[in-house]
Amino acid sequence: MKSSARGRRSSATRTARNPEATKTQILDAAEEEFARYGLAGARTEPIAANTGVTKAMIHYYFGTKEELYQAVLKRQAALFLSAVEQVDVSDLSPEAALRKFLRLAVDYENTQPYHGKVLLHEAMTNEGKYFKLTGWEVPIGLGAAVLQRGVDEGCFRPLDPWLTMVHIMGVMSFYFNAANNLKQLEPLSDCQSPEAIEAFAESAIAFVLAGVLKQPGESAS
Amino acid sequence: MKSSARGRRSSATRTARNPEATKTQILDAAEEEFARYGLAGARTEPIAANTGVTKAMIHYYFGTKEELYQAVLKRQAALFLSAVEQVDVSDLSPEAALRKFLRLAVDYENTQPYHGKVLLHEAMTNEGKYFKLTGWEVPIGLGAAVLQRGVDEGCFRPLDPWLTMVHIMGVMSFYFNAANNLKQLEPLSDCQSPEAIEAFAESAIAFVLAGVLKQPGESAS
DNA sequence: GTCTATACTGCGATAGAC
DNA sequence: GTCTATCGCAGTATAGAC
Repeated sequence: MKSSARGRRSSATRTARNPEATKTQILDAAEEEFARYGLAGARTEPIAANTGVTKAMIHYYFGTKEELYQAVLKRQAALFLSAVEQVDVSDLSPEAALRKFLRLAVDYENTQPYHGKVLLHEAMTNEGKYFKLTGWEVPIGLGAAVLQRGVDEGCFRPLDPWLTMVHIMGVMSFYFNAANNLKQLEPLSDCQSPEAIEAFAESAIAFVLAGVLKQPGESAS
Repeated sequence: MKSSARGRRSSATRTARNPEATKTQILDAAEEEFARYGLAGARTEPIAANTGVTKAMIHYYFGTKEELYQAVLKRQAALFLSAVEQVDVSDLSPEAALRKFLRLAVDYENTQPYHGKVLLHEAMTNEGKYFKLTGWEVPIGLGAAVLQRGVDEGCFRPLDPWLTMVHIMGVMSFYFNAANNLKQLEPLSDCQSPEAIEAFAESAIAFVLAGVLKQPGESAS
């Protein structure tokens, strides 16, 4: 049952006695392991093996497995929030702002494929115990504010901004989280290629925009 | 870390020497455990404890943990396909047919809360190895056919029916799968109450319909 | 059919050498 | 800072009594 994910050596060659590099490599391997198995299901052994160090090093740098998990969540939060902060949306139309956020969502799933999976495992296997560490209140709040602004300005149909944010997160994340199932359906067997992901991005963005934009003849709320 | 989910006795009182009842109870407890932890993370101990039997009984009836997992997937598939088969959509308009499917999706997540979570874990922790056992090609294919029919008849905008089915599955499942995270956001703290779920259902159905329906002035494909 | 007891391996964590 | 060795418990699975 253990697949290629376990026991494989990390691509980055280890440099002996380089604390910062070692910590980073442990966090990289841990993030991958937690993304697949969640806190409870993750094993420290493959994390150590993929890093190229022994299990003892993990405990030396991070303490218990649970503390390592929290460290992964915190590093993800810092990286993600810095990406979100770089997006200034204040002088864009609600539609343009939403487009920008949706693009960021797809790009982030692509460049940080473990981020969303760790978050989902946090909800499913860990009951959201450490959700606060992920910093996700910020982007969700920003997104909801954009939606509310669109409703107020009359370019979006009347909608609940928080629930709609949840719908949008569902659209943007499910394709990636369920990819291993989807690829076994004939028309989606190629779903992990760059071309397929770009096709998904365009389809998803069009779907979400159609879902929130007010139709021409529709009356104001 | 082990929360209330583990070690709790099943609500159904056990009846000694009733093979079918025992098998059913083991499958019930196993489904809950696999829904939370996936195949790799699930433990047979809490399954036995929640059933009220010993671990030995699990192996007596189902063999290995992995075979038990397959049995859970197969039972879910049979139940789900019988529910899907009871929906006849052939003489409904595409919009009415889609509405009917979306309602079924919400109701099914409600009455079978572990179904979708097991399926998602199958993708995330098990690489979709046993996805074929779930029978999901059928409902996804039916849904895609309805979407295609809507495009052909001109009531839905031009869209990729398979990708759009994926978007829809994302909308309908994410709320439930991420509930433990979402409930920690102030406006969604109540997200698991029946009233909140009904509000989600209406919002999600409106969102999806808006996402696929052709706008009045829009030209045909 | 169900239980107790146990074999055996996996795993988290620590001690102590280098 | 990193490794080897090991402790002790948790976990899957089986043997055998009832």
